[in-house]
Formats: sequence, C-alpha cells, structure tokens
Amino acid sequence: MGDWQRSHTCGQLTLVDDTAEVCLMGWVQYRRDHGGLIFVDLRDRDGLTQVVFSPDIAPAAHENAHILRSEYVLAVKGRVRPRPEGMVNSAMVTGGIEVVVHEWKLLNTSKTPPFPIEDRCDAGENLRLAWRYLDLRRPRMQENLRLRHKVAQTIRRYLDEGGFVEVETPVLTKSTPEGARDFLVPSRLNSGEFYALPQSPQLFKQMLMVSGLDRYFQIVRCFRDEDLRADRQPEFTQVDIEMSFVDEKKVMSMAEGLIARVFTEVMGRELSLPFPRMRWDEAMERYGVDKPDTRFDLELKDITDIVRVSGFKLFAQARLVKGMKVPGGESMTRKEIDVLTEFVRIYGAQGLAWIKIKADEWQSPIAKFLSDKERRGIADALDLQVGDIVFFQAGEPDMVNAALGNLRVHLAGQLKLIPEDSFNFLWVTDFPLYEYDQEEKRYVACHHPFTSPAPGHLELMKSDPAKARARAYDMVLNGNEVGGGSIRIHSSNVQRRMFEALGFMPEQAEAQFGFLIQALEQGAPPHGGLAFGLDRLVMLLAGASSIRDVIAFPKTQKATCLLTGAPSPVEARQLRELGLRLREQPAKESDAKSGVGAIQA
RNA sequence: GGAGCGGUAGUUAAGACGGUUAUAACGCCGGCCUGUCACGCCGGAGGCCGAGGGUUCGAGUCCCUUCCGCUCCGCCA
Repeated sequence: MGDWQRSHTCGQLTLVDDTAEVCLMGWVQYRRDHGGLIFVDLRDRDGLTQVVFSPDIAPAAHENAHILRSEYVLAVKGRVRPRPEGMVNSAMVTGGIEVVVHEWKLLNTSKTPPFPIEDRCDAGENLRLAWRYLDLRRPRMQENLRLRHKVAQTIRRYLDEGGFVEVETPVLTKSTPEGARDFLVPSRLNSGEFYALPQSPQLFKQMLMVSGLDRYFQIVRCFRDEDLRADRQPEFTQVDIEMSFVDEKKVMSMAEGLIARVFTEVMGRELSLPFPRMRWDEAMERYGVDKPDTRFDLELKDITDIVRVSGFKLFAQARLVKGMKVPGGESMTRKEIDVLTEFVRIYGAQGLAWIKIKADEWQSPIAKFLSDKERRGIADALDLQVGDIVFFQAGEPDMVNAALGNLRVHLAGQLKLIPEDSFNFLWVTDFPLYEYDQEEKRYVACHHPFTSPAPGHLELMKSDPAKARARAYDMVLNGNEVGGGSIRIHSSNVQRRMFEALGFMPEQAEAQFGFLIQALEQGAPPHGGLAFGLDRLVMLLAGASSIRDVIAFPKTQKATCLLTGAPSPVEARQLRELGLRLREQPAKESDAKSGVGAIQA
C-alpha cells in the first residue's frame, strides 16, 4: 500500500472534520454513477461514508472510477466537506459530510457477491454459512461479534477483580460414562485408545479447588455429540467458574454480580439484585417447565383433586390434571384451537380439552361431564371470568407439564403477551438430585454425579432417590437456561455413595473416576460453582433467534461446516497410523447411513 | 430415530388445475445521466424448476426414492 495510511474509519467523520485531508479504506457498499458525478458509499467495520468522484475537482480520479463495483476494496484520499444544502442524509452518522476524492487506489477487486452485503438481506441459511466471511461483513453480524467480545471482556475483568484465576484445562481428556455423547479422538501413540473432547471442564475445575486455587474461571470451548437445535451447537462456549469455601448463596450472588456488571457495561442497563428465586417444585407446579418465563402470567393450576371422582373418566383416572386460563381467549375459533391441539401433540398429548366461559354457559366438548361441584372447584381454582378460555391436560405428569408448559409459552408469543425488550432473570433452585431414565432403567444424575445432595438428603440417595434434592441452581433469562451449577460433593465417601446410587459397581467407579475420589481424599475443600452458556447469553442480549448468529463459524443442523466441508473422509494412511479401520467402505453418495463411517479399533 | 416447513435465474420469491415461449423484483452486463444516497431512465443476458426414478401423449405441477437447509420431539449428566 506504499505510503498510504488510513487516517479515519468510515463511521467517524462529521462536520467538525470539515476541510480535513483524510484517507479512508474500505469496501464499496453502493455506487451511484451519474456519468458525471460518481458517489460511492464506502464501508468498513465502523460504518459508511459517502465519497464523491467529481470530474470538476479531480478529473483523473473520476476518470477510472466507473470500473468500481460492489465489494471492491478501495483506498481514497480526499477532503472532507459539508454536503450541499438539502443533501444531508440524516439516516447516516456521517450523513452531514462527504469526502471529495483527489486520489484513489484499487486495493482489490471482488467477484459479485452471492448475496448482498446488507442487514436487510434475507439470504438462506445455507448460503450464509457457505459464504460465512461475507455474511460476517454485514453490520448486524459484526455487531453481534463485537457484543460477544465485550461480554467476554467484561466477564474477564469482573472475575479478575474478584480474585479468580483463569486456568486452561485439557481439550484432550478422558471419556466418562455419564452425560452426553463424547466426541472421541483416536490416539496414534496409544493404538486402540481414545481421548474425549470435554463436555465441560467439570472434574478439572474441582481438582483445581483441591489444588488450592480457591477461585478459578475459564472461558472455554465444550463439546457434546448430540443433536443440534437453534440454541445448541456441538461445540459451544462456557464461562466456567468454581469457588472454594462457599455455599449456594455465595456462588449465586457472585453470578448475579457478574451478570449485573455485563448489563451495566455492555447493555447500559441496571439490573435489580438479587434475582428472584424459585424452587424447582414450584416452577414445575406453576409453569410446567424448569426454566419458566415469568414475563407473563398464564399460570398452570393443578385440579387433579377437584376432578378425582369426575364422571369424565379421562380426568378422573389421570395421575395429574392441570388447567391453564387464557383471559379473553373465549373468542378463539375452532380452527385456532385445532392448531393448538396439534401443537401439544408434539409433547405426547392425545388432545387438548378446553372450556369457553360464556356469560350464560360453559361452552365445551367436556362441560357436560362435569358436575356442579367440579365446575365450582375449577372456577375457583382458576379464578374464571366470563370471556376466558381454559385449556386442560390430563395424564402422566411429565406429559401434562410439558404440553401445557410449552403451550403457555407458545400462546404468550401468539397473543403478544411478552413485553418487548425486557430481561427477566430468575434462579431455579432445589432441583431433584436424580431423574429416572426409562431407557437405562435406572436413576441418573439430574445435574451431574458430582452434585451435593441437599442437607439431610444423604439417606434418600438410596432409600427414595426420587425425593432427594440437589444443591443445584439454574439461572434463567426470559425462559432460557443461561447458566447452572451446584455445590459439589467434597467428601470421598459421599461421592462413592453417589456412584453406588447411580448403579456403578465399585470397580467401575474406581476405573472411571478413581482419580477424582483420590483427590477428594486429599483434603478437598468444600466447593461449588457454575457455568454460563456464553453463546446463549449473547444470543439473548443480541436479540438473535439462534446462537448461530453469535458464533463466527457455526455448524449446520447436521453438524457440518458448509464453509470448510468438515467433517470429511481422511486418507487411508491417516487411519492406519491411528490403528483404525473403517467397518465399511465410505459410501458413494446416498447410502451413507447407519454403520458406514463407524470405526473400530 | 421421528414430525413439520422449505429447495424454481446470482438472490428473494410467484407459478401447484398436468397443457403455448416458466414470471417478478433486486442483482449482473451494455448504453445514457453532475447531487445521488437501496440514484434514475433505456436495452440485454441469465433456468437440468435440488438430484434420481416412475405415471402420462405431455410433469416445475402427480407418485416413489434420495440429498440439502431450517424448526421441533426424542437426545442434550
């Protein structure tokens, strides 16, 4: 670029820079070639500036400017001047001025981009991912990445000031049986053996507490080989935190302080602390989910006892019956209700019972089965008013809660009950220690197997696992889990009992987690912590609808990278070195289904 | 593993009842244009209708298979 030095960015210049000699560099956003005058909106990371090629002022500069095209890379030298009377563009930060080009240099040409580089562009996701570096040129995406950067930096400052030490933990680590599916990495030096990529640095951070680090954090990539969602990628970033000599209150107030700091410094908003807390039982009871969105009402009411002896057998025989009132919902059409019925089927519901509260009657397919007493009970429980509609779900508790809990969120969106631009934080506490795994026919840890049982619940681990509660807590933002953690088990005996309760043989526990138990035997301090999902947090702050929009190079729903083509086959030699052999030859095209690509040692 | 939505020009979409030459906007190319700002005007090029198979005299449209993207259920300690 010779002696060309950029003097300003494209978002900086205003009337105060009048007559300044400047040098800008950037991309051609729009060109407006009038044959005589040529206007170019030059874009860089900072914004747009209109530069003018004028045959009257700089004929030489104007002469070749006709060749300019979208996304050409340009350096211009020129003078800042106010735009003529009536030509000010108030929509642009730099709209009061323009730069008259005296001299310019073409730094690079560009092929016509496959989609326009602008925020209102609605290119398909596949195109955006295949040309991600162009997608990331768009201001919205640049803002997202910078927002993410600011959040991460603010978190680093906050934790550093709080005495936390950032420690890196291994990415090549040990596969463990519990939890998500591991990504495996074959070992060349240890043929037939595999590392696993960490699902989280959980055990390392606990061992750092045993080391006496006292306060640890890490902004760290984690990997889980499970199916993707709008808010789930196979690799994602956690803000991982652990503290010694603390209880739940300490961890939670530290976490609240962190979030409040992010909101002050990044969002320019003050949060009121502490966040509300809700026990898990209450969340399930009132909202049907463990991450309730409390920005709106539509609460669920348990009416199981009211309809226990109902003539409506579906209700009478159900283990759980719940109702949800939608005020003013009486005007819903049959068709709208049918759509909602389809919606709850996703969660295993057979149908969706409803009652419209009219002035003179209860209009409903099920009203005729309900006695006067039942009607009064239901009306009282749900505080029914004329004009309401009530939806019911009856059956297994998990299904009832999932169906109504998700219907609640669905309807709130549809009925526009959710206030815009609000950030509603909530702690959910007192989670169950275990949940029953139907497939494995055993209890599995609800949070993870290193979570301490609630005080006094030690015996329940064996006698009544379903009743045991955990010293675990989730931070919920607008109905999204953005963080979660627990006080850990620091007693080797309790940890052994935990593995036992999960159905591990002692030898098995020793082989898988012996190093942890040993560590706990060496003077492990009481400790606990939590981890934030950075991608989700930033997504919510950015107002994005997928974490893909706050990750520079995300994967598709099939976990592929459309930009690089990963994953891809490898050379036979690489497999040989690793002691691997494909069970079947890679398929030509279509039959790349089950079995193919599987590996064996 | 399952359910749903989508795939038509470079892009975003229309076309769906099976029937002339598959539309539009933006973009692209050429021309004109000295105050535009998503410039304007005139002209032009551009298509294996995701792929494969079938039904039919005839398929973008109907049927089957398959690939890709997205949303969701299961899964995600």
